[in-house]
Amino acid sequence: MSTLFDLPPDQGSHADLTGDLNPAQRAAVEHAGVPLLVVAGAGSGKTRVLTRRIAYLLAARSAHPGQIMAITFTNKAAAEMRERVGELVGRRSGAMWVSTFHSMCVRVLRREAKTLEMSSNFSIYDADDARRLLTLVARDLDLDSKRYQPRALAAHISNLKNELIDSESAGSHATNDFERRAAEVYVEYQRRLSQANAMDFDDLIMRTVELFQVFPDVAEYYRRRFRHVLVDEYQDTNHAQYTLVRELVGREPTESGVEPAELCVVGDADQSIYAFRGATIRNIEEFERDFPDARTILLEQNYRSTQTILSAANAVISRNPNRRDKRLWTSEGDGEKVVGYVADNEHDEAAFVAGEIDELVDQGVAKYSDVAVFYRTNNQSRVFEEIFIRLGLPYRVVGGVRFYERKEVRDALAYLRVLANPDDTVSLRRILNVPKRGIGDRAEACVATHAERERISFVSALRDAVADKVPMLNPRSRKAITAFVELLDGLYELVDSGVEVADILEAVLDRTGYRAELDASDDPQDASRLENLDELVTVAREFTESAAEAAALAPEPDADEEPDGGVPEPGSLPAFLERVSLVADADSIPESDGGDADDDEEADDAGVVTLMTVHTAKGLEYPVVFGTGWEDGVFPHLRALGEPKELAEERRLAYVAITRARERLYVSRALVRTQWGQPAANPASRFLDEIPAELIDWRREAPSSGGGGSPRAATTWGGRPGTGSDSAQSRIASGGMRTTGFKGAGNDWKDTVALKLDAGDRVNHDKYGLGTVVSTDGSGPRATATIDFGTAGTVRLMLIGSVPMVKL
DNA sequence: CACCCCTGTATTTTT
DNA sequence: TACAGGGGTG
Repeated sequence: MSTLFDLPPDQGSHADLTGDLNPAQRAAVEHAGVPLLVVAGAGSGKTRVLTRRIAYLLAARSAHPGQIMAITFTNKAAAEMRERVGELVGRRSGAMWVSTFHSMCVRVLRREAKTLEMSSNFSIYDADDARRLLTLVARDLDLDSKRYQPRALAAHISNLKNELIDSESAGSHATNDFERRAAEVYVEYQRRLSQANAMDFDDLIMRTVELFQVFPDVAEYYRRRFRHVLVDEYQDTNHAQYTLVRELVGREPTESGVEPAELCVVGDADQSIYAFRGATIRNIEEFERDFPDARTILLEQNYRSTQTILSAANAVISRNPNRRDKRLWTSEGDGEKVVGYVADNEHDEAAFVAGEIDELVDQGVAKYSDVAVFYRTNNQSRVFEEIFIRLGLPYRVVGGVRFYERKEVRDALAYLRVLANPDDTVSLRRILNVPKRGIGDRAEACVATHAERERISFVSALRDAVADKVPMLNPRSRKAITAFVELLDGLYELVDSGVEVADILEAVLDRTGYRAELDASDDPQDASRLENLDELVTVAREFTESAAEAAALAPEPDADEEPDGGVPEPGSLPAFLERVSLVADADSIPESDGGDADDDEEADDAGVVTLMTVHTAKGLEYPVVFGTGWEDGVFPHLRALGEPKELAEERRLAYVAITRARERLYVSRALVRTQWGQPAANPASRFLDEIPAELIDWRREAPSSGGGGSPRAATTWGGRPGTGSDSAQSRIASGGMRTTGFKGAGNDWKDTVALKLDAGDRVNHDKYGLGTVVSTDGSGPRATATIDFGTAGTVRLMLIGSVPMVKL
């Protein structure tokens, strides 16, 4: 396939790049010069504009790929952009920097580590590591762990860093007792980070800003190099990221005459849903003030949804105060009405959703992969999982406890991090006694005190312990520590011998006894932990392989591309660690668009239904969307009800939820919902009332208020006469699910058969107990078994993912 | 030092 | 309901 870039650059128009765009899109692609803000409503072709713009810069404006920096928030977005630009311009896209804010900063910081007088192999601490370190610090400062919870301290310090307030000046910004003590914690926290040769996520941004501000020549180097800076999801930038962009681009020519780079930011204030993480909508709202000569282009034409869906979205979002008006429209027609449903409780709601999906698939209206179910908080996924399992609907939950946040995965990675950076004290202390090897709190404290007193690193203190130079340490602990140090030394030798990452990992799991311990356990959760570790080994294996492949077919390094000093060797242990620290596993979201080439297997019921929070859904789209739990106190969340600002953010969240839908949108709520064990009656979400009544077709409404009071117990499937068997099935399902306790329904369904069963097999299920397999059906991801659990009933279960059941 | 039981607590979470 | 962290005991 020939790429558009092969077109002769100066033959008049570049119609291939702009011909199929609407006028606003084309203007955004062709704009040159002053800073550009593209206000891109949901589904308005934002990624298209960005990628075309990059291709256009190369083709029509003779930019060099090496001059382009495109910044996103997620690796997934970065990968997608790189791929789509690659389709347009070919291999030359390799010379561009297309990355997330964080990995871009890591790349810069590793290159410039010397300037900042630090080592380029620094560890990257995520939220969990940061909290661990804060726990240690707070304990050392004798702070009351109730009043000064690591969580709260972490949040506060993170906010300070997002505002570019460093530890020295934090004290003067403190307005109350908590903040004053937190400022002290901050100082010590930074000291310990630097001692551990580590940075947290916020440091990556802040230190890069600092680098640019303190060393103008460094800033100038990057400005000279990157003449075009593009930022995606600009509404989600925080103050530090905004400043970073500004420093990168520059406001006026440098002394040696480097002009500011050309800036293009794309975003949608209405989709700003990360204020709680420090994102400030101000950045997009005030863009024209920050860059006075800026131009703004609005993209309002939507290519995703029906007009009905857009009208619902417009109606809801327009209730937000102080908002720049923007109305999405489509030329594609009204489509179906929004379907509403008022359920008696969350089980009924889930039954409705499941029944509806079943029917849509039966009728050939949609396939499973066309459908997404959204909820406000992760714990709401459970009722859906329960009923989907019972009905045999294939599904997958995205989010929740993510792969790299699982304890066993983090333990394993902590070993690798210690191997890559022995000063990484947080990781070292994490694994010190994992698996249990007789080094308890007492011994750890002795070593820590010794390290502190002698001003040496924790590893050195451990070695002192081996040499019996640590006071107060009992011989038993000393012996345990000696064994541990020897274990580490063995692993260091392995690393030095240049063995590949996966093999190091295997050695860690074997030599520490970690795997053996899990193997020996009969806890079913430990079995899934083992699987996760195997998965991690596979990830490492593939990492090395793909690095080798990339090296094999790498193009000649660009002439004006300097080698990246300090950047880890591809495929190496540090490179692997960098990858896993800066990657979330959002890539696991299944493709939903039926238009793609490799989709022609079973047409009707292919794929799986996707379940996720609304936050996770941002940026995705599905033909059929179920928005669930639309109740005041749930969505909008209870904690937002009294706060206008938070309520506005919840409304944006509702807007995001609605605009994910292409053809069909369902909204539902439950009259009563069990939260934290207690049933609570919640009123309808105010957002439901904000959708114009004529757009909604209510399948079932609330019992007329006034008398009555208590909600009816029986579910009446209003408006759907003649589908009695369907509702009966659903009623059984919801009725039988009252007692919960289903555990281990993992979040990462792998489409593998976890259990091979045949009729007659005996099984033990976590919830239903002992049973006999009556029959089996289907294969692969859709394998199910009908099992007689005696008094617990006969149930059809899916066999994919982590089935909470063992074969006897 | 390890284990067990108790209690308190409970959004969303791109990196 | 579920989990993590604290405190007590073996």
